[in-house]
Amino acid sequence: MAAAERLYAEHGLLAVSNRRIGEAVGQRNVTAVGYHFGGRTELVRAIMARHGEQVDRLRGRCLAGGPPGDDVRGWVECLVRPPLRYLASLGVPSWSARFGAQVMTDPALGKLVGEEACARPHLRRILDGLGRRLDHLPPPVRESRGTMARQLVTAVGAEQERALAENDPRESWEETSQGLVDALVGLLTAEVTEPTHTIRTQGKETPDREAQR
Amino acid sequence: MAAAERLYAEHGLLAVSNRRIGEAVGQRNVTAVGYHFGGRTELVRAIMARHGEQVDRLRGRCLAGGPPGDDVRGWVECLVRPPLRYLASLGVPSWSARFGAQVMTDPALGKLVGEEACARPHLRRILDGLGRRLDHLPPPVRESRGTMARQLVTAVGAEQERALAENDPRESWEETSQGLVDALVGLLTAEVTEPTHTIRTQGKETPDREAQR
DNA sequence: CTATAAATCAGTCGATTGACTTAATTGGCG
DNA sequence: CGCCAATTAAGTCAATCGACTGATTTATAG
Repeated sequence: MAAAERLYAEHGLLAVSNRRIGEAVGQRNVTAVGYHFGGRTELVRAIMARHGEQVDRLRGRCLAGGPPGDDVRGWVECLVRPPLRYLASLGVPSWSARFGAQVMTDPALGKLVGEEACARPHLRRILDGLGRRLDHLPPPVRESRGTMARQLVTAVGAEQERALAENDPRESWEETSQGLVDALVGLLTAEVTEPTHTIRTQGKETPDREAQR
Repeated sequence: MAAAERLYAEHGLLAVSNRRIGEAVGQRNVTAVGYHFGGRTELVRAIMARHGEQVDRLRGRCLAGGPPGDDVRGWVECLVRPPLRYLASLGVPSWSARFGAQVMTDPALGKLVGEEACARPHLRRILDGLGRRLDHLPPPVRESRGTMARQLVTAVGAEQERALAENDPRESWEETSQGLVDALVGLLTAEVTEPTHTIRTQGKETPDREAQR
């Protein structure tokens, strides 16, 4: 699973066959993936399930010391810190985040894995608690911002992982977490513009009536 | 190119071969992709380049009526509305956004396409203008939030496209744009927490010293 | 109408892939 | 020690892949 994850992250899901994974772990035989997992799909699911389990365990610890208070930030921290801390614990280089980002965007794998990931108990508690702090938002806006937050956590994690792997002297994981929490708090608590005002776009000209080449 | 994009979006870059693309457009022969583009990489680049050009044209129109004022929202609208309006103009169903999201996460294609996309002149102007409205932010934070914004635009576009294609009665493109602008304004203008305060995490317990199973 | 270029068709080639079968090896347990 | 199940090795198989070739059709310009 580690070898598969690494190859996937390095060369893309597209370019890695089951055989190369078997060869990468030193087995002359090529049936390894098929034998142990059944196929590519099940392998990907197994990898993601393992990570999901570990991260949810960290979420549990994050909630254990009493749930966050009434403010949004506390809940956002419970949402952001466990996965990023998990990634940090993997050392450098790691490949999980970049692998996960690829899986998310694949139409087949994304649906499969996404549902399992959202079923994690502690994650549900956090999303639930966070949602209650945001019940002043219209439901579609709340839902939309929720998916934005999920996307950002994985995207930022993948980007930071890539930066570290390429020895880019960027931020630390701690700084990344901090920055992401700040950004998500801003995103989630942003004011909602009523959908009727299409005219009030500052000093610009008519905002409509132009598209399709 | 349209057929390739559709197949990629539906089944994933992983599952679509050059042959299937040739067959999908009714050609008995399978050399179409190879003949016209050279290979998969060049095909992807061609598709993305076409979209990038169209979107940048819309950006140009968005900037033509005089650049936005001093506020962040005007610049964010210039960043968000052109790509989403372009997607809206493609009708339902469309596949560009989901295809683009996949390309972005692939290690090889993402680097290739990302650089070309960032080189669009009008996009550079917008990012430049937006950056000037945010010069109170520490450079790493500004840069980080910039990539978050880019990620969100494509992710939200892909999600909306998917919802429409599956006939999910969600929002309209206009509402999506509005919501994304609101969220991005909140994200970009969020307060920055100084990186030293690791203790002040509301009512939670010690925020460190737990990870790695 | 024709010359030229572009595009499509038809078929082949070697390489690769995943699925499969069968034998050898390993390690745990009584 | 010997048995047994799990794993690995070794090799086969049909299917598919991308690249290549050459003939034919189509589009375009003069």
